[in-house]
Amino acid sequence: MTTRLRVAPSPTGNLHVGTARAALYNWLYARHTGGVFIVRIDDTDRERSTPEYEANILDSLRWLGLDWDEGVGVGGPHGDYRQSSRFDRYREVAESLVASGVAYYDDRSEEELEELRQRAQREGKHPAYYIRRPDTPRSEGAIRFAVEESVEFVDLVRGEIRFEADAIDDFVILRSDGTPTYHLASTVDDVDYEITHVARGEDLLSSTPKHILLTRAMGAEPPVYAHLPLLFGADGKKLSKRHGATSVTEFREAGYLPEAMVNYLALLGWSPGDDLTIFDLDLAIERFDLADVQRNPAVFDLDKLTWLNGEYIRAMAVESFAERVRPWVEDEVGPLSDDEWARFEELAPLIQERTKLLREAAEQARFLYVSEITYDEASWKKVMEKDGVSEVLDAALDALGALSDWNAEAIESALRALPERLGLGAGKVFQPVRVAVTGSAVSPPLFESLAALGRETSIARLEEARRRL
RNA sequence: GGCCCCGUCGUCCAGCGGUCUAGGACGCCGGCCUUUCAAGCCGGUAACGCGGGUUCGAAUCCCGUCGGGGCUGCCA
Repeated sequence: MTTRLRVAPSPTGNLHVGTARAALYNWLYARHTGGVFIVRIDDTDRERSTPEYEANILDSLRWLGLDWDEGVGVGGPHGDYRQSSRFDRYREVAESLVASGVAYYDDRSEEELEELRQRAQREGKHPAYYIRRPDTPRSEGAIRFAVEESVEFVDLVRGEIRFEADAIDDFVILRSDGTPTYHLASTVDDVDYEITHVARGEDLLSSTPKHILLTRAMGAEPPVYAHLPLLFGADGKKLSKRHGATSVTEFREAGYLPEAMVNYLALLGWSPGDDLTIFDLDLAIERFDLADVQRNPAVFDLDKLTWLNGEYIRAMAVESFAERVRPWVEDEVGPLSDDEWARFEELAPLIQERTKLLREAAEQARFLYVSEITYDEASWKKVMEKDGVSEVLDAALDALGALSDWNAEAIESALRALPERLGLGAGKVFQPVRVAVTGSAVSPPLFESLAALGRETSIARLEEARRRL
């Protein structure tokens, strides 16, 4: 039997990294087992779902390198794979469950239900204890599923799990306005699409008995469930907006690479063994198994992701690095001509070495293109507001002005002669030149930077800095 | 409150009864390199929550306890 797995995001926000990891694990397992990976959109919440979010989700999945065999955008035997176009089907299932007696109409008010919940709680019982089939049958309202049996199942990552019937509420499957709830829509789809494995966040573990009961009521065999550990923020709580970036898009815009992202996500709850930290998707596909997923929650560690990103950046061929960084640079300083871009390419290997995020590379290259240099305040204060700086700049101006060739080697030998001549340490000479030319005490290597910048601009900046002292 | 899940360095992962004086990675600290910042190299710091069992032997199995988390909606 071929495996069929899916990811079913709700288009009520951009793709969350937690959902991205769940998608990755489903995808890895599908690819590992030679099965089918499906992307479905769970948009039963008509209020909060938007086409923009849906587009962002699909786009982010593609960016991460997760392709799908069936689903939204690529088609397949089940329509457009959006729940919003299957409401008739869900209603039909709900009504047939009422007809067969396993579900019932319930027109009780919110207040009545709340009272029943509180009563149960006062008595130390499960909140759903008293929310059961009313004595006199109703013929309108929401449709609830009548829970009458305990549920036991084997979770692929957690092992045997059991829920007593008393601890499962008679849950609503069809709202009084005729729209399906998540439980219904998701379960009907999993049955109709013949999903064999459901790997999802642990937050859905307590809903699983409902899904199993529903599946059986439809006369189908439940899929294998695998509940993945949640992703936490540094405070040990479920990862959310207040922890900073949580959407794939935010990481993308900050300059993270999809390869690094996916590598890091894979590591959050799983490991390929052999103490391997850096690996590609092919290796992950080869070794991945849902049964090997970690049970305890993982804290999302931005430092480690950033380090990994740096590893990927440094591992790239310098040409690919330059190519991928160009949009960031142009975003920072505007469109560049080929000649202007050549200046970046000259420095590219040196910038690549000290870049962890593509965005940082753009910042390092900024001095090459701005017409008016801005000085980093702290750098200026630390380096330029010292005695003897004007003499240093004068000497540098002299030495550089006399150069016939303008290249890194010539610049280096001209400037290297200065510390001794001025009786100063190397740092005392090179740092003022650096700040004058790049605007910051932190920059790519000095001689190469001057070479790439060009004679005219370099000299002009030294003069400008000299005037400002 | 009820139900469910989880518990190895600060963090992620390895460990599936003996080879564990617990291994790798990030971070952190120190050193080397060095015109800055990185990178690189070398070294260091640091964990089996606790208590009982089972066993010749437990990080690994069982029970309890404590701690953390999730769910508890006509959201998903």
